[in-house]
Amino acid sequence: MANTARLISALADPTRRAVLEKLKDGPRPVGEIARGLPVTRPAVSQHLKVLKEAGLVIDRSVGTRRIYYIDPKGLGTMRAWLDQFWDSALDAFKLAAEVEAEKAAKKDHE
Amino acid sequence: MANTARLISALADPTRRAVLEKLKDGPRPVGEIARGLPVTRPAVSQHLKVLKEAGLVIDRSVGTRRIYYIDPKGLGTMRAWLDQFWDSALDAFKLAAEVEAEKAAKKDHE
DNA sequence: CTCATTGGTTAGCCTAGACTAACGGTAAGT
DNA sequence: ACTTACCGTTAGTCTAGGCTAACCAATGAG
Repeated sequence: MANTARLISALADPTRRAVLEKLKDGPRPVGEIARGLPVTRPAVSQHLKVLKEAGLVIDRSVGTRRIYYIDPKGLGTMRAWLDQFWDSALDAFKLAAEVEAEKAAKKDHE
Repeated sequence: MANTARLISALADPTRRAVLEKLKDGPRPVGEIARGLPVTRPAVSQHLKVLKEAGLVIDRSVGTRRIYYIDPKGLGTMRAWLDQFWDSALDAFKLAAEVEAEKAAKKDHE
């Protein structure tokens, strides 16, 4: 998956996570998102562009305002990547633990 | 959860993900991890330090070598954070879709 | 004891990207 | 037409952090 990198780096920025945190409770216009955040509105606008390209948000124009939603698609692929990673890593961990146990057993009776 | 930020920023770097990808198949010493990567060994060592502080790897000294394992704990908390986020975001998305459907229905019979 | 191997650490350089200021563009109200 | 509100974009600055080179510490072999 190529855009996994884009997804993770999009989630890496604290301001961007704060934006998503606000959107978690429902759709919001840009101005309302920027209110309460320690950055200016253009900064929020740039972050929303990154989040959109990563597939984490969707936008919709209503009059002069632009409403942003969370896109479940992005979170889904992120979850899939993490799950795939988690499974094989856990297998490797168990295997390593078993190998260690065998080594310890061999050491015992010598 | 405070170290979620540290976890995500640790996963954000491509080199660090490549290191984890190598460790996914089993424990490796530092030199073997660095072999095949486009960076020098000290760079890998620095990345391993970050991954260790984030709770993503564990290390164990064997003679003059240092073996690195993947720590399932870090991946677990990462998964928990993502799940929590995913659930409430999906709820918000469904709610927004319903509101939109009601608006459309109202528009229909006027 | 000497030397080779394996790794962690530091200083310094350099690029990616987060931020603000200023501007332009569009929709609604008067 | 004029004004106000809301938003995206660009130029430019500045900091965080990734990289290498050089150095030091520890272990094992001879």
